[in-house]
Amino acid sequence: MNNRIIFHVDINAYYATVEEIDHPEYKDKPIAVAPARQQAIITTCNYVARSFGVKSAMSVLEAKKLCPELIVTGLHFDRYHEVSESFITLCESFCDIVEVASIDECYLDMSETIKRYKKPLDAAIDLQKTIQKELQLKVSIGIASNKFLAKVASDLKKPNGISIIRDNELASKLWPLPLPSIVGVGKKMYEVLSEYDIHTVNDLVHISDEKLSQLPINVRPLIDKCQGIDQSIVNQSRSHKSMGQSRSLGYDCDDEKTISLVLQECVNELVMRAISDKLLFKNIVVGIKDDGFENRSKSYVFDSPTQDFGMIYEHVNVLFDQLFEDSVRHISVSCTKMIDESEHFAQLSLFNL
DNA sequence: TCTGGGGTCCTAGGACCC
DNA sequence: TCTGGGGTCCTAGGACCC
Repeated sequence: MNNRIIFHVDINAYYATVEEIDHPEYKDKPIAVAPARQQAIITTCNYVARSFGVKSAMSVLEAKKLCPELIVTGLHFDRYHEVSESFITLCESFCDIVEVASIDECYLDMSETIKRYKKPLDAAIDLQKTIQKELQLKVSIGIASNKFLAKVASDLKKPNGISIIRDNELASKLWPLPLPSIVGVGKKMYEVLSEYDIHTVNDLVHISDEKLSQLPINVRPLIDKCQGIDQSIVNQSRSHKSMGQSRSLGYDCDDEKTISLVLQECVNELVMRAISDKLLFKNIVVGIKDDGFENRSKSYVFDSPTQDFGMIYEHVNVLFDQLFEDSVRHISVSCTKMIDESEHFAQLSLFNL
Protein backbone atom coordinates (compact mmCIF):
# COMPACT_ATOMS: atom_id res chain seq x y z
CA MET A 1 0.00 0.00 0.00
CA ASN A 2 2.89 2.32 0.76
CA ASN A 3 4.43 1.68 -2.61
CA ARG A 4 1.95 3.46 -4.79
CA ILE A 5 2.75 4.40 -8.35
CA ILE A 6 1.22 7.70 -9.38
CA PHE A 7 1.36 9.33 -12.80
CA HIS A 8 0.78 13.04 -13.31
CA VAL A 9 -0.15 13.68 -16.94
CA ASP A 10 0.02 17.25 -18.21
CA ILE A 11 -0.87 18.44 -21.71
CA ASN A 12 1.78 20.84 -22.99
CA ALA A 13 0.68 24.33 -24.12
CA TYR A 14 -2.88 23.06 -24.05
CA TYR A 15 -5.11 25.81 -25.52
CA ALA A 16 -2.48 26.65 -28.12
CA THR A 17 -2.30 23.00 -29.18
CA VAL A 18 -6.08 22.82 -29.64
CA GLU A 19 -5.88 25.95 -31.81
CA GLU A 20 -3.15 24.26 -33.90
CA ILE A 21 -5.29 21.14 -34.32
CA ASP A 22 -8.25 23.25 -35.48
CA HIS A 23 -6.08 25.43 -37.74
CA PRO A 24 -3.42 23.38 -39.52
CA GLU A 25 -2.24 26.61 -41.18
CA TYR A 26 -0.87 27.71 -37.76
CA LYS A 27 1.63 24.88 -37.78
CA ASP A 28 5.19 25.99 -36.92
CA LYS A 29 4.02 29.60 -36.54
CA PRO A 30 4.09 31.57 -33.28
CA ILE A 31 0.59 31.67 -31.82
CA ALA A 32 -0.82 33.17 -28.64
CA VAL A 33 -4.22 32.42 -27.15
CA ALA A 34 -5.84 35.59 -25.79
CA PRO A 35 -9.27 37.21 -25.64
CA ALA A 36 -10.11 38.91 -28.94
CA ARG A 37 -10.00 42.53 -27.86
CA GLN A 38 -7.67 45.44 -27.31
CA GLN A 39 -5.44 45.37 -24.24
CA ALA A 40 -5.92 41.66 -23.73
CA ILE A 41 -3.39 39.56 -21.89
CA ILE A 42 -2.10 36.23 -23.14
CA THR A 43 -3.63 33.11 -21.63
CA THR A 44 -1.06 30.78 -23.12
CA CYS A 45 1.10 30.41 -26.22
CA ASN A 46 2.80 27.68 -28.23
CA TYR A 47 6.50 26.78 -28.03
CA VAL A 48 7.37 28.71 -31.20
CA ALA A 49 6.04 31.90 -29.57
CA ARG A 50 7.87 31.06 -26.35
CA SER A 51 11.15 30.96 -28.26
CA PHE A 52 10.61 34.71 -28.90
CA GLY A 53 10.19 35.34 -25.17
CA VAL A 54 6.39 35.48 -25.30
CA LYS A 55 4.81 34.23 -22.06
CA SER A 56 1.45 33.74 -20.30
CA ALA A 57 0.08 36.86 -18.58
CA MET A 58 2.00 39.16 -20.92
CA SER A 59 -0.04 41.83 -22.71
CA VAL A 60 -0.65 41.19 -26.41
CA LEU A 61 0.92 44.56 -27.22
CA GLU A 62 4.13 43.70 -25.46
CA ALA A 63 4.21 40.24 -27.05
CA LYS A 64 3.82 41.74 -30.53
CA LYS A 65 6.88 43.89 -29.88
CA LEU A 66 8.89 40.73 -29.19
CA CYS A 67 7.32 38.80 -32.05
CA PRO A 68 5.61 40.95 -34.72
CA GLU A 69 4.31 37.96 -36.71
CA LEU A 70 2.53 36.54 -33.63
CA ILE A 71 -0.94 35.12 -34.41
CA VAL A 72 -3.57 35.87 -31.74
CA THR A 73 -6.30 33.24 -31.85
CA GLY A 74 -9.10 34.29 -29.47
CA LEU A 75 -10.45 31.90 -26.82
CA HIS A 76 -12.63 28.89 -27.70
CA PHE A 77 -13.55 27.33 -24.37
CA ASP A 78 -16.14 24.95 -25.81
CA ARG A 79 -13.43 23.29 -27.88
CA TYR A 80 -10.97 23.15 -24.98
CA HIS A 81 -13.59 21.41 -22.86
CA GLU A 82 -14.48 19.03 -25.67
CA VAL A 83 -10.88 17.92 -26.28
CA SER A 84 -10.31 17.73 -22.52
CA GLU A 85 -13.20 15.26 -22.22
CA SER A 86 -11.59 13.03 -24.86
CA PHE A 87 -8.26 13.25 -23.03
CA ILE A 88 -9.82 12.20 -19.73
CA THR A 89 -11.82 9.41 -21.37
CA LEU A 90 -8.64 8.07 -22.92
CA CYS A 91 -6.82 8.16 -19.56
CA GLU A 92 -9.77 6.39 -17.93
CA SER A 93 -9.61 3.65 -20.53
CA PHE A 94 -5.94 3.22 -19.59
CA CYS A 95 -6.29 3.26 -15.80
CA ASP A 96 -9.25 2.74 -13.43
CA ILE A 97 -8.35 5.47 -10.95
CA VAL A 98 -8.14 8.92 -12.55
CA GLU A 99 -8.43 12.33 -10.88
CA VAL A 100 -9.16 15.33 -13.06
CA ALA A 101 -6.93 18.10 -11.68
CA SER A 102 -7.74 20.79 -14.25
CA ILE A 103 -8.72 21.14 -17.88
CA ASP A 104 -5.30 19.92 -19.05
CA GLU A 105 -3.96 17.62 -16.35
CA CYS A 106 -4.85 14.55 -14.35
CA TYR A 107 -3.47 12.07 -11.86
CA LEU A 108 -3.53 8.31 -12.41
CA ASP A 109 -3.14 5.80 -9.58
CA MET A 110 -1.24 3.19 -11.58
CA SER A 111 -0.45 0.85 -8.66
CA GLU A 112 -2.59 -1.95 -10.15
CA THR A 113 -2.44 -1.12 -13.86
CA ILE A 114 1.35 -1.13 -13.75
CA LYS A 115 1.40 -4.89 -13.19
CA ARG A 116 0.62 -5.36 -16.89
CA TYR A 117 3.97 -3.79 -17.73
CA LYS A 118 7.60 -4.69 -17.09
CA LYS A 119 8.30 -1.29 -15.56
CA PRO A 120 6.53 2.06 -14.98
CA LEU A 121 8.48 3.76 -17.76
CA ASP A 122 7.01 1.33 -20.33
CA ALA A 123 3.48 2.23 -19.25
CA ALA A 124 4.24 5.94 -19.49
CA ILE A 125 5.68 5.58 -23.00
CA ASP A 126 2.63 3.58 -24.03
CA LEU A 127 0.23 6.22 -22.64
CA GLN A 128 2.16 9.13 -24.13
CA LYS A 129 2.25 7.53 -27.60
CA THR A 130 -1.45 6.64 -27.46
CA ILE A 131 -2.46 10.21 -26.55
CA GLN A 132 -0.27 11.61 -29.32
CA LYS A 133 -1.70 9.17 -31.88
CA GLU A 134 -5.37 9.41 -30.93
CA LEU A 135 -5.66 13.07 -29.96
CA GLN A 136 -2.57 14.77 -31.45
CA LEU A 137 -1.69 16.04 -27.97
CA LYS A 138 1.80 16.10 -26.51
CA VAL A 139 1.90 15.32 -22.80
CA SER A 140 4.53 15.32 -20.07
CA ILE A 141 4.28 12.50 -17.57
CA GLY A 142 5.69 12.50 -14.05
CA ILE A 143 6.07 9.22 -12.17
CA ALA A 144 6.48 8.95 -8.39
CA SER A 145 5.04 7.33 -5.27
CA ASN A 146 2.70 10.25 -4.49
CA LYS A 147 0.82 13.07 -6.20
CA PHE A 148 3.10 15.92 -5.16
CA LEU A 149 6.27 14.24 -6.43
CA ALA A 150 4.55 13.09 -9.62
CA LYS A 151 3.50 16.68 -10.31
CA VAL A 152 7.00 18.00 -9.70
CA ALA A 153 8.38 15.25 -11.94
CA SER A 154 6.09 16.10 -14.85
CA ASP A 155 7.35 19.69 -14.69
CA LEU A 156 10.98 18.57 -15.06
CA LYS A 157 10.85 17.74 -18.77
CA LYS A 158 8.60 19.69 -21.13
CA PRO A 159 7.32 19.29 -23.76
CA ASN A 160 6.71 15.60 -24.34
CA GLY A 161 8.89 14.40 -21.46
CA ILE A 162 8.73 11.52 -19.02
CA SER A 163 10.44 11.88 -15.62
CA ILE A 164 10.65 9.64 -12.59
CA ILE A 165 11.42 10.75 -9.05
CA ARG A 166 12.11 7.68 -6.91
CA ASP A 167 11.85 7.87 -3.13
CA ASN A 168 15.62 7.63 -2.80
CA GLU A 169 16.22 10.39 -5.34
CA LEU A 170 14.74 13.36 -3.46
CA ALA A 171 18.13 14.82 -2.54
CA SER A 172 19.43 14.61 -6.10
CA LYS A 173 16.31 15.50 -8.12
CA LEU A 174 13.99 17.56 -5.92
CA TRP A 175 16.10 19.36 -3.35
CA PRO A 176 18.36 21.27 -5.80
CA LEU A 177 15.32 22.96 -7.36
CA PRO A 178 14.64 26.67 -6.79
CA LEU A 179 11.53 27.15 -4.63
CA PRO A 180 9.55 29.26 -7.13
CA SER A 181 9.50 26.26 -9.48
CA ILE A 182 7.70 24.16 -6.84
CA VAL A 183 3.92 23.85 -7.07
CA GLY A 184 2.34 25.63 -4.10
CA VAL A 185 5.11 28.20 -3.74
CA GLY A 186 3.84 31.44 -5.22
CA LYS A 187 5.14 34.97 -5.29
CA LYS A 188 4.10 35.90 -1.74
CA MET A 189 5.47 32.79 -0.09
CA TYR A 190 8.77 33.07 -1.93
CA GLU A 191 9.09 36.70 -0.91
CA VAL A 192 8.82 35.72 2.75
CA LEU A 193 11.15 32.73 2.45
CA SER A 194 13.85 34.61 0.59
CA GLU A 195 13.91 37.18 3.39
CA TYR A 196 15.05 34.32 5.60
CA ASP A 197 17.64 33.31 3.01
CA ILE A 198 15.68 30.25 1.92
CA HIS A 199 15.86 29.93 -1.85
CA THR A 200 15.94 26.24 -2.77
CA VAL A 201 14.10 23.13 -1.61
CA ASN A 202 17.42 22.11 -0.05
CA ASP A 203 17.44 25.29 2.10
CA LEU A 204 13.86 24.59 3.14
CA VAL A 205 14.24 20.95 4.19
CA HIS A 206 17.35 21.78 6.22
CA ILE A 207 15.83 24.74 8.04
CA SER A 208 16.63 24.85 11.78
CA ASP A 209 13.79 24.52 14.30
CA GLU A 210 14.64 27.99 15.54
CA LYS A 211 14.31 29.57 12.11
CA LEU A 212 11.15 27.58 11.45
CA SER A 213 9.50 28.99 14.55
CA GLN A 214 10.43 32.53 13.48
CA LEU A 215 8.72 32.27 10.08
CA PRO A 216 5.45 34.22 9.89
CA ILE A 217 3.88 31.55 7.66
CA ASN A 218 3.25 27.85 8.09
CA VAL A 219 5.60 25.92 5.83
CA ARG A 220 5.42 22.62 7.70
CA PRO A 221 3.07 21.01 5.14
CA LEU A 222 5.40 22.07 2.34
CA ILE A 223 8.46 20.68 4.15
CA ASP A 224 6.66 17.35 4.63
CA LYS A 225 5.88 17.17 0.93
CA CYS A 226 9.46 17.98 -0.01
CA GLN A 227 10.59 15.13 2.23
CA GLY A 228 8.37 12.80 0.25
CA ILE A 229 5.40 12.71 2.61
CA ASP A 230 2.07 13.10 0.80
CA GLN A 231 -0.69 10.60 1.57
CA SER A 232 -3.39 12.34 -0.46
CA ILE A 233 -5.30 9.89 -2.62
CA VAL A 234 -6.13 10.06 -6.30
CA ASN A 235 -9.73 11.22 -6.00
CA GLN A 236 -12.03 10.04 -8.79
CA SER A 237 -15.00 12.19 -7.81
CA ARG A 238 -15.69 14.74 -10.54
CA SER A 239 -18.03 16.91 -8.51
CA HIS A 240 -17.22 20.60 -8.48
CA LYS A 241 -16.85 22.50 -5.22
CA SER A 242 -17.68 25.88 -6.70
CA MET A 243 -18.85 27.38 -9.94
CA GLY A 244 -18.48 30.94 -11.14
CA GLN A 245 -18.75 33.34 -14.04
CA SER A 246 -16.81 36.57 -14.28
CA ARG A 247 -16.34 39.42 -16.70
CA SER A 248 -13.67 42.00 -17.03
CA LEU A 249 -15.04 45.28 -18.34
CA GLY A 250 -11.62 46.57 -19.31
CA TYR A 251 -12.34 50.03 -17.90
CA ASP A 252 -13.89 51.65 -14.83
CA CYS A 253 -17.59 51.40 -15.51
CA ASP A 254 -20.42 53.22 -13.76
CA ASP A 255 -23.09 52.68 -16.40
CA GLU A 256 -26.11 51.00 -14.85
CA LYS A 257 -27.29 49.38 -18.07
CA THR A 258 -23.91 47.81 -18.86
CA ILE A 259 -23.52 46.54 -15.31
CA SER A 260 -27.00 45.12 -15.25
CA LEU A 261 -26.38 43.34 -18.56
CA VAL A 262 -23.13 41.81 -17.29
CA LEU A 263 -24.82 40.60 -14.09
CA GLN A 264 -27.65 39.09 -16.13
CA GLU A 265 -25.20 37.31 -18.43
CA CYS A 266 -23.23 35.86 -15.54
CA VAL A 267 -26.34 34.64 -13.70
CA ASN A 268 -27.78 33.25 -16.92
CA GLU A 269 -24.67 31.21 -17.69
CA LEU A 270 -24.49 29.93 -14.12
CA VAL A 271 -28.14 28.86 -14.19
CA MET A 272 -27.63 27.08 -17.55
CA ARG A 273 -24.69 25.15 -16.09
CA ALA A 274 -26.65 24.34 -12.93
CA ILE A 275 -29.51 22.93 -15.00
CA SER A 276 -27.27 20.90 -17.28
CA ASP A 277 -25.24 19.53 -14.33
CA LYS A 278 -28.42 18.92 -12.28
CA LEU A 279 -27.22 21.10 -9.42
CA LEU A 280 -28.92 23.50 -7.05
CA PHE A 281 -27.24 26.55 -5.55
CA LYS A 282 -27.27 26.91 -1.78
CA ASN A 283 -25.57 30.30 -1.85
CA ILE A 284 -24.40 33.03 -4.16
CA VAL A 285 -21.31 35.24 -3.99
CA VAL A 286 -20.86 38.51 -5.83
CA GLY A 287 -17.36 39.93 -6.14
CA ILE A 288 -16.13 43.16 -7.66
CA LYS A 289 -12.80 44.67 -8.50
CA ASP A 290 -12.90 48.44 -8.29
CA ASP A 291 -10.73 51.09 -9.92
CA GLY A 292 -7.92 50.37 -7.48
CA PHE A 293 -8.03 46.64 -8.40
CA GLU A 294 -9.11 45.85 -4.85
CA ASN A 295 -11.32 42.78 -4.48
CA ARG A 296 -14.44 42.83 -2.37
CA SER A 297 -17.20 40.27 -2.07
CA LYS A 298 -20.54 39.61 -0.41
CA SER A 299 -22.53 36.41 -0.18
CA TYR A 300 -26.08 35.30 0.48
CA VAL A 301 -27.43 31.93 1.62
CA PHE A 302 -30.77 30.86 0.10
CA ASP A 303 -33.56 29.60 2.34
CA SER A 304 -33.82 26.60 0.09
CA PRO A 305 -31.42 25.49 -2.71
CA THR A 306 -32.37 26.88 -6.10
CA GLN A 307 -31.57 27.13 -9.78
CA ASP A 308 -34.25 29.76 -10.42
CA PHE A 309 -32.96 32.66 -12.51
CA GLY A 310 -35.32 35.27 -11.05
CA MET A 311 -34.54 34.39 -7.47
CA ILE A 312 -30.79 34.28 -8.01
CA TYR A 313 -30.71 37.45 -10.11
CA GLU A 314 -32.68 39.35 -7.47
CA HIS A 315 -30.20 38.51 -4.72
CA VAL A 316 -27.21 39.12 -6.97
CA ASN A 317 -28.51 42.65 -7.50
CA VAL A 318 -28.93 43.26 -3.78
CA LEU A 319 -25.38 42.06 -3.10
CA PHE A 320 -23.99 44.11 -5.96
CA ASP A 321 -25.68 47.27 -4.67
CA GLN A 322 -24.10 46.70 -1.28
CA LEU A 323 -20.65 46.46 -2.87
CA PHE A 324 -20.83 49.14 -5.52
CA GLU A 325 -19.33 52.55 -4.77
CA ASP A 326 -18.27 54.65 -7.76
CA SER A 327 -17.27 52.23 -10.49
CA VAL A 328 -16.28 48.63 -11.26
CA ARG A 329 -13.91 47.03 -13.73
CA HIS A 330 -14.44 43.36 -12.96
CA ILE A 331 -17.53 41.50 -11.82
CA SER A 332 -17.84 37.90 -10.68
CA VAL A 333 -20.83 35.84 -9.67
CA SER A 334 -20.21 32.44 -8.13
CA CYS A 335 -21.65 29.72 -5.99
CA THR A 336 -19.49 28.00 -3.37
CA LYS A 337 -22.11 25.63 -1.99
CA MET A 338 -23.92 23.33 -4.34
CA ILE A 339 -26.06 20.26 -3.95
CA ASP A 340 -27.19 17.54 -6.38
CA GLU A 341 -30.84 17.82 -7.38
CA SER A 342 -31.38 14.15 -6.50
CA GLU A 343 -29.78 14.59 -3.08
CA HIS A 344 -31.95 17.62 -2.37
CA PHE A 345 -35.19 15.89 -3.31
CA ALA A 346 -34.20 12.79 -1.35
CA GLN A 347 -33.74 15.00 1.70
CA LEU A 348 -37.07 16.71 1.08
CA SER A 349 -38.98 13.44 0.87
CA LEU A 350 -37.32 12.22 4.07
CA PHE A 351 -38.43 15.42 5.73
CA ASN A 352 -42.02 14.97 4.57
CA LEU A 353 -42.42 11.39 5.78
C1' DT B 1 3.54 45.17 -17.51
C1' DC B 2 -1.55 48.95 -16.59
C1' DT B 3 -3.51 43.75 -15.24
C1' DG B 4 -8.26 36.99 -18.13
C1' DG B 5 -11.24 33.59 -16.48
C1' DG B 6 -11.90 29.34 -14.33
C1' DG B 7 -11.07 27.06 -10.13
C1' DT B 8 -9.18 25.06 -4.98
C1' DC B 9 -7.65 25.65 -0.48
C1' DC B 10 -6.48 28.18 3.72
C1' DT B 11 -7.16 31.50 7.46
C1' DA B 12 -8.70 35.25 10.57
C1' DG B 13 -12.36 36.90 13.02
C1' DG B 14 -17.06 36.87 14.59
C1' DA B 15 -21.39 34.54 16.02
C1' DC B 16 -23.18 31.17 18.60
C1' DC B 17 -23.50 27.10 21.62
C1' DC B 18 -22.64 24.45 25.86
C1' DT C 1 -19.29 43.71 37.40
C1' DC C 2 -16.59 41.34 34.53
C1' DT C 3 -16.05 37.77 31.64
C1' DG C 4 -13.82 30.74 31.02
C1' DG C 5 -12.70 27.51 27.50
C1' DG C 6 -13.73 24.56 23.80
C1' DG C 7 -16.04 23.64 19.61
C1' DT C 8 -18.33 24.60 15.13
C1' DC C 9 -20.02 27.26 11.49
C1' DC C 10 -20.04 31.26 8.56
C1' DT C 11 -18.13 35.21 5.98
C1' DA C 12 -14.68 37.69 3.60
C1' DG C 13 -10.39 37.85 1.79
C1' DG C 14 -6.18 36.13 -0.07
C1' DA C 15 -2.68 32.91 -2.12
C1' DC C 16 -2.10 29.90 -5.52
C1' DC C 17 -2.94 26.99 -9.68
C1' DC C 18 -3.64 26.36 -14.92
